[in-house]
Amino acid sequence: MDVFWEHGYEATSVSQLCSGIGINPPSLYAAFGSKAQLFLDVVDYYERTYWQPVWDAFERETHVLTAFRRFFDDTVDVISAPGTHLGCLVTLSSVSLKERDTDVARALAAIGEDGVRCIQTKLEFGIRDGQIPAGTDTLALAHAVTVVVDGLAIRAHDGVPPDTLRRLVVAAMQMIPDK
Amino acid sequence: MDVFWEHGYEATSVSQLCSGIGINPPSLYAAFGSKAQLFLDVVDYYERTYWQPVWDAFERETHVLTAFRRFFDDTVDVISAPGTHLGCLVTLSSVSLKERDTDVARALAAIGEDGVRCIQTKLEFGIRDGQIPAGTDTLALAHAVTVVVDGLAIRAHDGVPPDTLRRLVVAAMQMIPDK
DNA sequence: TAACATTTGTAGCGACCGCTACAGAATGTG
DNA sequence: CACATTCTGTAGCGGTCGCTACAAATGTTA
Repeated sequence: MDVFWEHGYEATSVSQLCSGIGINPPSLYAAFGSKAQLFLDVVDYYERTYWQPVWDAFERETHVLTAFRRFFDDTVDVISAPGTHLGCLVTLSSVSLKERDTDVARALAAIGEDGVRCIQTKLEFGIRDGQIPAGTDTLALAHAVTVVVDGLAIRAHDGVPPDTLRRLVVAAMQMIPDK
Repeated sequence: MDVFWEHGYEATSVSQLCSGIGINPPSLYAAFGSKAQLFLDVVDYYERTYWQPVWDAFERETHVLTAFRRFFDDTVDVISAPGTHLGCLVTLSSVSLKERDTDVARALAAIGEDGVRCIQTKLEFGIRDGQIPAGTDTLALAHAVTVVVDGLAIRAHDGVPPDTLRRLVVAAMQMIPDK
């Protein structure tokens, strides 16, 4: 996971994975089947470990503005956590996939679409609950939020310090309308 | 330019470039020196042709909110223009450069920093001119704007239709505070 | 200790990468 | 027409990619 996390899927070579694990290519292929399958396993573990708690908290919080504020803050925590690599494994791997027609590409795209759907659901709840103005373009706003999250991950990977990212979050929060 | 624009710098091979131009590798190297140098020439032409007018209009417009609105709209125009490839050549190439210590990486990073600086300058003018609230975190907001621009380019390359991008722009405009 | 099953390391497959030596074709000049 | 110069195409350099055949090493039983 560390190796994939640092370089992204395609930029990671099997040799790097092997020296990271401390085994040789035949052992890797006996254990995981292929580079792609190992990556899918890694992504599954990564999502469950790092992002599932963030999404759970986001869905649980009924005050919509608070939910988004915590979601952005949690995002910065995940992509800038000390002791882990900077950025998001999924975003880094998906932003420039050469081959769009693979299991890996489809899995990463599905994760992105899940995010949009989850955010849009929260916004529509906010409208029904009177927290968000009716007539808000929930799909466009959901896309805008995921765009900011992707951008945060990319900037974190590029070395922008967490402090700047948190100030960026304050600006991004202005996108969420309230009543 | 078309080939680089479609696949990004690293994902474009010299063979693709050669069949795109209709020449063979030796001719390409005689004419342009290297794949990297050809790309730098291409980026220079691309920036001057497609983005310089956008930045010029942004700097010229003295009404700050209008400047940003037009800037976002122009951005969608450039990255979704029919007859060209989707997305931004620079963003697509820079988001996941493996080797950070090359002429190409430095050139692309410089373009990004120029964008942040230009946007921040406009925001600070807005503060001095009374259009933007004093105390606005201009650096963070400038970063946020470029993050949205990068995100727009990535989404456009992924096939998100211009209509959705324009609605996303409306949401993103809420980040810019006015008095 | 002897025989087996499993795991491991070596070495290399074919394909592609960025790039180039070199010879033949095309071109401009007298 | 002969010639010098430029350009072009073939073919291949060393290197890396994802992946694997195969044999040596290892661990597990009797």
